[in-house]
Amino acid sequence: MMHTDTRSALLAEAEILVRTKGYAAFSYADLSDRIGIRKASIHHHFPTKEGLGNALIDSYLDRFTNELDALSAKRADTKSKLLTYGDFFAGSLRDGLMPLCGALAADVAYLPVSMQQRVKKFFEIHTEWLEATLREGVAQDQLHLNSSPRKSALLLLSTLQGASVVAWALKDPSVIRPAFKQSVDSLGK
Amino acid sequence: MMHTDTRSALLAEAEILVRTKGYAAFSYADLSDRIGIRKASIHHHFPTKEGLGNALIDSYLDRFTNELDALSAKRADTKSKLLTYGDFFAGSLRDGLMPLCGALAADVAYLPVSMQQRVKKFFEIHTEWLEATLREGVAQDQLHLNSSPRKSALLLLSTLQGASVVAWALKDPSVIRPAFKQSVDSLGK
DNA sequence: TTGACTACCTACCTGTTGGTAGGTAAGCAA
DNA sequence: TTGCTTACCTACCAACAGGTAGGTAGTCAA
Repeated sequence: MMHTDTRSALLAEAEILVRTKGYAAFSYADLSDRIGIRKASIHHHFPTKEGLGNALIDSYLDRFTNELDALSAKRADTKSKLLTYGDFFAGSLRDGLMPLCGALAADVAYLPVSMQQRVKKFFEIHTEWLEATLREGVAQDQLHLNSSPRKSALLLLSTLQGASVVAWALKDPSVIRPAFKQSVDSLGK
Repeated sequence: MMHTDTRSALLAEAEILVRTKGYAAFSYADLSDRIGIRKASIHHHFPTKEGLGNALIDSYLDRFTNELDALSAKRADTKSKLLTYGDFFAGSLRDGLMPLCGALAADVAYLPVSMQQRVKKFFEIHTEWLEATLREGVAQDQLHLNSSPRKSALLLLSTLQGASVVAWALKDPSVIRPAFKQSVDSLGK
């Protein structure tokens, strides 16, 4: 049953392509080259590009939420949880990859609606995790916020997303960590 | 001499397309539809798409640096200068437009090298303006920084760029202002 | 042993891409 | 009047996009 193997290889490779070249700029032909399977055979696994795109986001979302859950479960103080969260971004950028939904967000007007919704959901999940983590930190008196947890969460997400874009354009991943650290430190207390 | 008219109409329309759909996802055919000129005639003004893309960035950069210069010249305190700077982004997003180089940065791996260099330069110009403005604020004792001017500048740019991406994906431009304000307030003092 | 199913293939389709060849009509300078 | 330039046009082109039709070889359950 090679099904799963090939399918996940396609997903993995497509993810890399989207995260480096963008969704609009990657094609079934690119995938075909890299996986060593004919273009038409890709349609056997993913009948449409939209379907592939959605499967891509779903799998990414799945992995990411798992990591977030694991991180939440850890017994660590809030700030170090946040910094670990930030390292997800810094790390992938150091590997030469944009965060998936950052890469997609730029082309969002070009994306099919089903994909737009997933991108939106992605950002909502992140905001909610950050907000919950911040609330917890406040409740445990590890943190004092200058602003609402919601606004602070959006600030952190924005900084991280933006630092990724800037780092990407400057081809200098080292931008991310200090920017995010400063942002975390600035939340209050 | 209609030359200038059509040419700048093309530039303006192309800019809108790039800032909404992305560089990879817009075509000469799109432009042809919107300007009411045949596809081939666009090649008369801009022989290649790369040339058009570069002219686009150059004109945007030109306008932006003019606005930055004007803003620098104003007699206003540093923080309000920074907030005005932030409103450039918030404003264009409210008009339904991504910041140009944010839109381009995502597809940067797909862009021709000449365009990549311009995107990079764009970010450098912004960082330099922010850094200079921050230094001035410190020198005039209007501001006290927790971090180096350079790092603080990168933080501000990142926040703004990222807030634009998040706002774009969530289709909610109101994200930007509070995030940036909080970021400015957090710089120190 | 048959028949359904999976994973791939070759061959092909239509629409679109950026780009070219070559022509036309108008303006303008000598 | 001639000749050059500008701004557009029609009519193409090859390459590539996503997608389809139909076939083959292997696996597996009844």
